[in-house]
Amino acid sequence: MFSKFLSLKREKQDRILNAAIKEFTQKGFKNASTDKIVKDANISKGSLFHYFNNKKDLFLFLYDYSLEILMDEFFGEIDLNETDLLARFRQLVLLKVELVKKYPDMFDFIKVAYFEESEDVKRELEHRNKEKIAISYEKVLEDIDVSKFREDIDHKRAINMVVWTLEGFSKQEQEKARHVSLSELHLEDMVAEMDYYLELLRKCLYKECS
Amino acid sequence: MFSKFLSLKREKQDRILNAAIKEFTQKGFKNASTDKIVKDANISKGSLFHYFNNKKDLFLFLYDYSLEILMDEFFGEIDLNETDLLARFRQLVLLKVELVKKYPDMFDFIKVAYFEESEDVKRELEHRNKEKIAISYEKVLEDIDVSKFREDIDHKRAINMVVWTLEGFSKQEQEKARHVSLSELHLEDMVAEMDYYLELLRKCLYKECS
Amino acid sequence: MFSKFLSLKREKQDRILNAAIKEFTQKGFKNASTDKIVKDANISKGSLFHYFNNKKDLFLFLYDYSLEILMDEFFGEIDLNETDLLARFRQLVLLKVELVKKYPDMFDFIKVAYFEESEDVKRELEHRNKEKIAISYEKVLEDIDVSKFREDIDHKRAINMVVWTLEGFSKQEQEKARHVSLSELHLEDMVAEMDYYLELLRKCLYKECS
Amino acid sequence: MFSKFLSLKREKQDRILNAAIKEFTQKGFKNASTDKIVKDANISKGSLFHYFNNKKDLFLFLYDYSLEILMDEFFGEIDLNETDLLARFRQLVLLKVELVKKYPDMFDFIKVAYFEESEDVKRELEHRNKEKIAISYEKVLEDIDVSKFREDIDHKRAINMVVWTLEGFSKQEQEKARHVSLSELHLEDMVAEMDYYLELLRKCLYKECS
DNA sequence: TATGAATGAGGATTCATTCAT
DNA sequence: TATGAATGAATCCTCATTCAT
Repeated sequence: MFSKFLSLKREKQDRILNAAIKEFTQKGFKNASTDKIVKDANISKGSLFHYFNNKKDLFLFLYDYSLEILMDEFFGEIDLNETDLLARFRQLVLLKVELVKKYPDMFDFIKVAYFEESEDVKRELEHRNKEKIAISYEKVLEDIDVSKFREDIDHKRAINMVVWTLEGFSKQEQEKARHVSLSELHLEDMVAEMDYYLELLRKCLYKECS
Repeated sequence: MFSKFLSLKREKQDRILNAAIKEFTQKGFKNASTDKIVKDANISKGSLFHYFNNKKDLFLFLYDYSLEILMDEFFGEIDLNETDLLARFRQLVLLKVELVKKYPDMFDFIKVAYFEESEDVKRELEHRNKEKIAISYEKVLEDIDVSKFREDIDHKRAINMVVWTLEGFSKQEQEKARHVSLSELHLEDMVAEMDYYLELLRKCLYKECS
Repeated sequence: MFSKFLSLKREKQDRILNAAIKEFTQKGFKNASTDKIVKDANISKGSLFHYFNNKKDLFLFLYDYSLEILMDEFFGEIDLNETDLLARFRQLVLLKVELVKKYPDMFDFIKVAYFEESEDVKRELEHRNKEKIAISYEKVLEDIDVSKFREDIDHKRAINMVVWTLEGFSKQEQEKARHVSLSELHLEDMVAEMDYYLELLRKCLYKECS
Repeated sequence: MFSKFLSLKREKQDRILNAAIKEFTQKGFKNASTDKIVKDANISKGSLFHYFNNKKDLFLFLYDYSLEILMDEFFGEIDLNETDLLARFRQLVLLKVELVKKYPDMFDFIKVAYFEESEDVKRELEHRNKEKIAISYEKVLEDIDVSKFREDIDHKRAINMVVWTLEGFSKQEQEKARHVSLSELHLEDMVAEMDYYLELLRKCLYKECS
């Protein structure tokens, strides 16, 4: 499966991946044109189908491929020795920022794929998502030191509040960054702002010892 | 613009709206079939294009129309006399639940439309969203009594935390409700759970007077 | 089903039928080009698929349509009052000659369709064939006066011999006629030759009363 | 011509022949996949075209090759010392049964090829058929003792009647055998039935001396 | 105004054949 | 001589849009 594609020269693989990811991201599954992809990748129509059988398989390959890269680089880098919830989440957000900078197209593609409505791919994606996401969430919350939380609140719900707050914050920052080139981005400001929220959460949810 | 459609009998208008919203929601913009719409609405192909010029205009009309209804019923019902942030947000969530029950298709449609990736429609939607959302947010936060917040935290960010927490909670509940029929839904449980989060937020963000 | 096609003007229907039958007969199912058909019929690509959904349905429609016409004109004309086997078969052969002259393309098409090897259509055709042929064979042999046969031979096998002899004769004549225009055909000669075979069969299989 | 193929090791030749005959028989000329053939034969795509130039030439080579083998084994085995027409035809039918058992694929292939409608191949096949068949028919009827026939009937036509009856009988038996494995076949029954027809023909066409 | 048949550019996919290695 | 990746013309089919009635 896909061995034909994987045995191509790296440079050609990249040309194809980039062209396909770009097209799918811009147009969605159904709307994306294989004609456009082969033209951009500078390969023949036949080759694309030689490598990937059909449009759907190409799409799903890109999804798996992207998710694997992103997850490897994400979860591979988590420092599990850090048992403080907020400190670990700080890590995660910074890690994510790095990844967005490194693979901007892939991130967009995964997002678009996630909301894909084409019946052809929808079902298959759901399967894949569930598995991957379940595994990853477990790891993120592994070995957290819950003794730091205030005793009058439920740990699970407190963690949810942290997750949702940081998700909201991330989305807000992404929205801000949307039409700004990478070079113009003031990361320090973003980090400072995030730290404010983390401090706020600490004040709210942790014992007042410190 | 659309005057031809608007001068139809109400019953016919509804038939068309329902058919189109259903189809777009199920299949997305590109994938939706105008054939299916006219068949469901029991009108001729020619009529659809007579009323709306083309598929894109139909889609955008539906978007504006749905958003207007939902917003009217949403923002029209907010009790601005309630100045307690958390109490007001409790209202809003319950209001939203009512709306989802009343217009399930419209809600889904707006959600799907929001993530629509077809280039034809994408750009236009972004414009509309910005405007509408900006207006609405202002109103939701109008006349909030910020004196209730702890003095050592920033109001704006505290409000964000409330918003994001409730958003996260809503999404979680929607996901749970996804494959459950309305009749099987245990609303009381959901409200009780929400109240737990509201209480948690109160503990965290409000002065400890009470 | 096919109502769209059947409500076209007769002249247009014929243009399409002729073009399609010609193409399928010359090239077989898989090899036949819908492009060629629409060009010959002078209609648009879309129309063909509007009328018939897809190539396979078009093919099967043509098959059913042709078989129905041919069978109607064939079995509708059989004189069941003629109870002499050989006399009735004489009728049938002459009837078939008339039909071949009247609908040369249809006859060829049915023959080609019968030997079609494309998996897509093969199965469906077998079904249809079995039914139609079973019904027709019964009718051809209805009310035959078997008392005319010699008493020392089995009726069923005698009838088979008649059928096979006339089939062989027909094929031989068709082969002869293959590259000859209709106008050059000497039908009288053919009929005379057939009568020789019928006389031969009479001598062989009937009681020698006469 | 084809010298490249013929100079391969026998085992490889057979692998290719079997794979190609199987594929053409199952799918017909146009439908057959050269990919399937090379995979089954375990050779490379390039080799196939190196040996046979193109698909058409491969098909025609297979046709000539198969016909030659079948004819050799068929006409080589005829006992020309048997001058009784019916006895000789009895031989032929039994010979054919043996051949069908020995080369089932080849027989099917020749039959399918005979009804091939692909224009590419049709014309060429017709040429070949005419020649081969003409030669063979002459040999089958060589040195037949026509003095055994009744004097009031024409020999040629009588012979035709025999040929057509046995052809019809063969087809009937083949149809019966279609979905039955060779091991389940009751050859004795078939031979007994054939003998009935031969006896019938003898009664009809021979002088009544015996 | 309403109809729905007709259009044809555009889409995914196939596959015999070529050619650099 | 042998390989199998690469090609691209050709194929079937879709569907928003038009237009004669």
